[in-house]
This record gives sequence, structure tokens and C-alpha cells, in this order.
Amino acid sequence: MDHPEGVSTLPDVSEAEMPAAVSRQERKQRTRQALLDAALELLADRGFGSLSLREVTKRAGIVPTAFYRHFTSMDELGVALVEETTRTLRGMIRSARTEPVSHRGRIDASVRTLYEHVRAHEDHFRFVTRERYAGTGPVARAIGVELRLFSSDLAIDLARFDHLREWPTEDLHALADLIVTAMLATVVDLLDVRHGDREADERTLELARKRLRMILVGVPHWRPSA
Amino acid sequence: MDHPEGVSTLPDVSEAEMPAAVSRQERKQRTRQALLDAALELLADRGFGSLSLREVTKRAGIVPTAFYRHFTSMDELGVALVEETTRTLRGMIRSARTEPVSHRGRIDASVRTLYEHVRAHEDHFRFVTRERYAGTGPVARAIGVELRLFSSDLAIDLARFDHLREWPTEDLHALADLIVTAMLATVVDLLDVRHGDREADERTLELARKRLRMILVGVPHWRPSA
DNA sequence: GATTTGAGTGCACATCTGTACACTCACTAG
DNA sequence: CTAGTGAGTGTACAGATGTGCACTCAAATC
Repeated sequence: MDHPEGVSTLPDVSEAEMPAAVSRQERKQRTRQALLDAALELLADRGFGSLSLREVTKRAGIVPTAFYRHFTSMDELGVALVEETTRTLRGMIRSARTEPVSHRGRIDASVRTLYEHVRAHEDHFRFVTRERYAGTGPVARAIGVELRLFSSDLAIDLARFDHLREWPTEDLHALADLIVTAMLATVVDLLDVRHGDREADERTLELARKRLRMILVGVPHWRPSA
Repeated sequence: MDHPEGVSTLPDVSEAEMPAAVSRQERKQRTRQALLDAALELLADRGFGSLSLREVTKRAGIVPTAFYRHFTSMDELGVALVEETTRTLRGMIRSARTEPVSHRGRIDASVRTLYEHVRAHEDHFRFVTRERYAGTGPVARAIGVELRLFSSDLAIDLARFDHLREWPTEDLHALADLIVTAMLATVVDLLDVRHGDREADERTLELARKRLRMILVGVPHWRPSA
């Protein structure tokens, strides 16, 4: 009697929306995803630290207390966000590995791959670049771990190249870090370009290529652990 | 009659503190500085976005509403913090310019200078590296401007060198950005080292030098605007 | 000495925060 | 068909937030 009406349990998508999956698990998965999406959207112009549980649930279309059915805390939500982003990054690596290797055009291809993935998942890339240094919380830590893995992967790939065969791993890692850092700087640049400005896009990509060339032009002249 | 007692107007430093300046302006300046200091301390482990006016005033030892005598908003406080940090950076440049230029040891000297300034002003450096990408607010924008100025200054300095005399400014700026980015990465590394770990410090500095060498070893072999 | 000024105070308020609690009721399992 | 489960609901509350208001009272000005 206390809840006269409006007790519809579900956000009332009714029809005209998704197939309205029947399974209970799938329903849960779906709101979980709604929470992640909501958070990501809110993070478009603010930091994760200044993000409230209530905001996220409101945007996701559920009541605040229901949040705890999916995460025990906002930090846990944040880490889940990092994991989601991780999949995007792994997808990018996979793309980069299966590519026309025209030797000279390797830089161009890599930059192109980065560009397309950034544009396809702007939210994710904004999230990592923003939160990477954003604090001491579990989120920043998770991102740190992920980027280090990413860099190590790149180091292994680099080890297969002519000049780099006999470099000590230490130097390889330093080079890989340099490259990753340059790429992340490019990501930030790309996210600053307002949508649809093809010209600015191209200028940014040219700068990205220049950066990589500058780093790599020295490789043949590096004497390891000098 | 409403304020029986405890209306002491000032934080009651009484004596045994600073000379307790008499001037009214100086008093004001002093609490303003207290606000800046308080904010900087609170920012040690959190982002500027998740920083409340009340917290800052509490730590500074004044009542919340008194905040507005000094800044119209938190953002304004943040920009003032950037300006303060700017002075630290300019001081570092000045140090770097008046130094024993042993040609080969230039990298070592620069890294050393960076190290000392970071250790002397950890709060400031943590602030810039944290907030650089932290959002769309006035703070991040102010930091962006400042770092670009910093990078341009470096580009001008670089232009005086042998191999770089005839580089187009575009390439010079790209190189300067590369160096600044590497330096900022080193700052982050340094701030991650727990206090007093001399060994980790030295390892970080060695990595910093390696990074710079890797970037610069290619300089003589770069063909401008290729 | 009398007056003005302004950095600081306390109180008040509406809003937002996280979370405890008891609830419903569609799905699932028996 | 019945019973149990659990993702969702509304209510409630204590605490924190930004800011308006009227205030004090030492320093600055006259």
C-alpha cells in the first residue's frame, strides 16, 4: 500500500529497445554495462575522483542503492572500467600485428592503427590518459600495471628487429617506454581536436610520425649500455 | 550578545609563531598563502577536482565563508596554484642555464638540476603532473599554456646548438616536446620513489639520462622536414 | 579621537552525498 | 504449482557541501 504505483522494477524499456533479453543473468549484465557506460560518459569532462555513486546510478537509470548489486564501491567500478579499456588496447595491438609490413611504412601504419582505435573508442582513451596520473587510488594503480604490460609487450616485439637483436633488455624497455609515452601524447592531442576537423587530425598524425621518426632515427647509432 | 566569546578573529597564532606582521595587507597575504599551502597539501594524494572549499579553509584555519575574501571560486585558487608552480619552473630554467657546460655532461647536469628542483618542491611537481590531463577546467588549461611556453623556451635554447642551427622551427618544437615529455615522465618516476631511497633515486636518474641520450643520439642523423 | 573599512566570524539553509533498511515481484529451481 | 532468490524499489538519515546573511573589531584613514 506504500508503493501505490511506479513500482516497475525495470527502467521500463518495454519494447522498441533491445530484444529485452529474458535471462536474469543477462538482465544483470545489462545494467552492469549501463553503469559502466554511464560512468564513462560522465568522465568525458571530469575526473574519476569527482564522480559520485548517485550520479552514475541516476544516469544508468537505477536507484542508488541498487549499485551495490554490481560493485562494492566506486573504486571497484573504476577498476572494471580499466579492464574494459584493456580489451580495447589489446584489440589495438592485435590490429597492429596483423598488418602490411612495408618496412619503411611501419611507422605510418602504427600511427594509423592508433588513430583509428582512438577515434573508435574515444571514451576509453580519454579515461586512461586522464586517470593515469590522477591519484593514488586503485584505478591509477590498475592503469599503471596495464601500461607497463603494454610497454613490455612492445619491447618483446622490438627485440625481433635488426638493430635491436643484441640490445640489453633494459635498453629495450627504455625505448619501448619512450615510444609508448610518445603514443600517449598523441592520444591526448587527438582527443583535443574538435570533432570533424580533418585537417587538424592530419596535422596531429604528421606530428606523431615525426616524433616516432625522431626517436627511431637514433637507434642504429645507439651503443647499448654505454 | 550572540557571540559570547571565542570571537578571536585570527587563528590565534599569538606569539611563538612568525613575527606576527602588523600590516593588514600582509595579514591578508598570509592567509591567502595559507590557503594555497593547505590546498597543495591536500592535493598530495587526491585530484584537484575532488577538493572541497570547506576542506581547504578548515586546514588553513579559517571559516569557509572567509574563502571568498581571497578567491571567487576554487578554480581561481587552482589557477593561482599554477602560477605559484610556474615560479618554481622558471627558477629551474634559470638554474639550468647558469651551469658548468661540459658539453658531454650537459645531460647529466640537466637531469641533476631537475632532480634537485623536484625534491625541493615535490608538491608543485606533483600538482602539475597530476592535473595536466585531469580535465577541462581552467586549471588544466593554465597548465597546458605554461608547459607550452616552457617547451618553446627550450626550443629557443636548442636552436643555439651545432647540429640544430638550420632545423626548421617545427622540428625544433617537436624535439623540445619530446624532451619535456621525457622529463615529465622522470618527474612522475621520482615522485613514486618513497622518501630516502637513495638507490631508487639513482636508478631513476640513470633511466632519465638514458632516455635523453636515446632521444639525442639521433639528432646528428636527422634530415629536417624529411 | 572619531569614522570607515574589510578580513574574519557564526548561523542558516537547501542540496547532495553514501548507505542502512524493509520492501516487491519476475525469474528460477524444486 | 510452490518456494526461494535476488535485482530492483522507496524511505530515511546523518554528514558534507557551497553560499547568503548579519555580525565584529583591529587596522587604516581622516
